[in-house]
Amino acid sequence: MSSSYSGIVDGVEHEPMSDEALELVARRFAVLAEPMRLRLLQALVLGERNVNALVSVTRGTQANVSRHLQTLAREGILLRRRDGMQVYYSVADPSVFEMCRVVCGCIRAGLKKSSDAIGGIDG
Amino acid sequence: MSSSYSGIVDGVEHEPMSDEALELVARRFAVLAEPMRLRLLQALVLGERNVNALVSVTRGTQANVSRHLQTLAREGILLRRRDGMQVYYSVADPSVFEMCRVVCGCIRAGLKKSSDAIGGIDG
DNA sequence: TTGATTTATGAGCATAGACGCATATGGTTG
DNA sequence: CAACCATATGCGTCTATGCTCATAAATCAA
Repeated sequence: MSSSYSGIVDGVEHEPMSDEALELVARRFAVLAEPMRLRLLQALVLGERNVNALVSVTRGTQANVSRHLQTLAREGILLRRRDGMQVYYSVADPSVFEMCRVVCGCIRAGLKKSSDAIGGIDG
Repeated sequence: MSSSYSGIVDGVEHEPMSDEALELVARRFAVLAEPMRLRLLQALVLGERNVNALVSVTRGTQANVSRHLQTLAREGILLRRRDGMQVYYSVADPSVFEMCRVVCGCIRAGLKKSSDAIGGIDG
């Protein structure tokens, strides 16, 4: 059982994670802690999209969308591919979806009263 | 395959999540996006602890630790139990550890160069 | 080259939140 | 009651960051 768990779970059973490791983990969580970035990830589930397409889908300004895409790419969550004038972004690490899945389940389990707000997730 | 996925993954295949849902998810990520709160969760893996014990373990000030515990409890991640003068906190939702596990794997997979910093996670 | 199109970025503003200090609140003991 | 201990919180400060506006940079077309 102990070998099937890793990260904080296993880490604390043996020794606490280093400060640098904790900051890396916190940083990764922080990247996903923005609705606009989650919206962008949503739009990229089906495949790569260029910036303009993402601007349209997310109803954001071009500047803001571009910045968030930079952030996601810098943190290794998105890949950037240039094709002519367009720049296409795609999800580099599908595990972000795994994380969203866990969070959604977590929220629905814990907050029955908010089930309406997230009912559209898989209902 | 589509029914085995939920949340953003499935949500975007059918229809995008609502703004309120996205904010809930982002909020949940934000709670985990603080090193001190991760440290507290680390300390709570083995079971409930009172505030003073958590202050000692995390090397933080009493005020700051108390505040972070409030945040974690308010967001439904921790439970609060009063016993005389002490207040004991415990993890209400073990899925936070699942999330940390995913993130740690995600980081190690994507950042070989930083493997030293998080090598202590399960190594 | 000039102009059009797509994306990136610098500057400034506004807000959120993390922290420390001091103090309040809740609970126990004498 | 007073004294004391454990925890919570009001307040001020500081930093981080999200957003907009304007503009720069990159690319293609004519």
